[in-house]
Amino acid sequence: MRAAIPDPRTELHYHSPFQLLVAVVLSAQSTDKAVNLCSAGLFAAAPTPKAMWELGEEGIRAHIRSLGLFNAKARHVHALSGALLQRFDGQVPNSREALESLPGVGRKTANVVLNTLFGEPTIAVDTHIFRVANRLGIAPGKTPLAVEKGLLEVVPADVRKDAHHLLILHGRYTCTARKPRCADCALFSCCAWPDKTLWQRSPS
DNA sequence: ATCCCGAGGG
DNA sequence: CCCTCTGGAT
Repeated sequence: MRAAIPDPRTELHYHSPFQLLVAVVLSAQSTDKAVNLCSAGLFAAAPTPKAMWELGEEGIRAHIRSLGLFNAKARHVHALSGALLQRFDGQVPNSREALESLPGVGRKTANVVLNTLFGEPTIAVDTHIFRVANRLGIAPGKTPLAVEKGLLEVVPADVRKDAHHLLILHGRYTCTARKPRCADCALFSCCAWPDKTLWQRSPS
């Protein structure tokens, strides 16, 4: 068993493009840690699209019960594996249109795959980036798509790949949803968030 | 607009 | 207890 591919652009564990795609689908409204916990067993049982399809929706569900939305995710991952076999020769497609045609894959997931797997300078706007971009004021928007367009204008293409994951890490560990650690924030002085001073002091 | 939906944190 | 976690389909 190989170790997980070290990748500064995601904290999800995977050993192939297919496994990354599945891991990202599983990560909806769930923490990476929770996904890695159950994906280990899932990928051991079904490392390829063919094996995943044969494992079946029920078999997949058994591995991911600890995740939220596990019912819909099991259905998506199973149908997704079938679609890869039937329409893409078992390979993960490298175009946005093809990716978004897959069950359980929307714009956000497609952006993550395009960036992480194929090196495209996309920015996937998830819950973290949506919050951080609005608070900082660098790309305010009422929808994820609006924020994405704003970020594409503001962030130069050559640093976008890194910016994507750095923004997520900032949102996860510093600019958290409920109790932001503004006192420890390196971006405090350039942050436009009106409420930023409310939590200047860390709880010790 | 609403549903799906478990685990961890505060 | 309530909120949040790298959303997508209906």
